[in-house]
Amino acid sequence: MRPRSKTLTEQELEIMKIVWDRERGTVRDVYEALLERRKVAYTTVMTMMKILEQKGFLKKAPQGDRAFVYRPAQPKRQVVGAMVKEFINRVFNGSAEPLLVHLVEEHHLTQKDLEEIAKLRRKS
Amino acid sequence: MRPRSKTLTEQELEIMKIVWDRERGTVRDVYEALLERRKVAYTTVMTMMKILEQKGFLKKAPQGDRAFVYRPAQPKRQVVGAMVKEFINRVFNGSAEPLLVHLVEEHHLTQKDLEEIAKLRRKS
DNA sequence: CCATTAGTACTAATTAATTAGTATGCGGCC
DNA sequence: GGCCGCATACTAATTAATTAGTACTAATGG
Repeated sequence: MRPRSKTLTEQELEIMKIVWDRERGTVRDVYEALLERRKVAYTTVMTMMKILEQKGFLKKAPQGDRAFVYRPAQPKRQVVGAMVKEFINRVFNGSAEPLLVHLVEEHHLTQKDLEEIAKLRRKS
Repeated sequence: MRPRSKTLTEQELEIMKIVWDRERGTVRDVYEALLERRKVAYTTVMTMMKILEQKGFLKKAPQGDRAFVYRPAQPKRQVVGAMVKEFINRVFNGSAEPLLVHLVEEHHLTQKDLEEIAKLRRKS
């Protein structure tokens, strides 16, 4: 069978966000957090977390006697960075500047935002 | 049946890029442009362009006696803008600033890039 | 102990996306 | 006029993503 994509799908990202925020989480933790927003079955969450483990986004470790705890296998910054890069490749053929233009024109970044970013840039 | 998503998928975006660039195109035009990059069947392109029409991204008009010409139904800027917005919603919960930070930190935007953008912003 | 609870593993159904095959029709040329 | 090329319409196969059910197991509270 063709392998699953190695990137995060929409639903998978939702789960990853929850685990990143909490730094760790059992299936139940994630299930309950997800439930606050939409109806979903416990086993669905389990299946997805198993896939996330196979994809290398989560690591699992036994917790106590029965359950597993999952932790992020990669920091959020790194994964999100890769997603940004992939998006720029797909939509803008790899160049980041047109994206910036869109941000400025349509998402109402203020002058101040830009100055702050510029400051941030100077420091690094 | 559940309706198809109204957003552009990866393959659909490839086709839209070709049509936007050329401003118009028959199935054959797009088929030949796509072939330069990968193997694909003529009927595959036709199916996808029909779906793009159903989704409202392409308009078709009879050309001569037999074929159709497709034209973009929405300008590229608008569609890409919506994709950027959707990406920001999905990945950054709707706030554009963290994306900017990623751009600065990982995609090596220079100080000068930022200043130019700031200028652009001042003008508008 | 044993029923309940909570966990996993395994299986599977559904859907959208992706890709392409087949049937068919029409226009034009020899 | 009949055949070839090219176009569409219709059908369909495959795959990944998404969602969840079922069977089974282990802890635990009474």
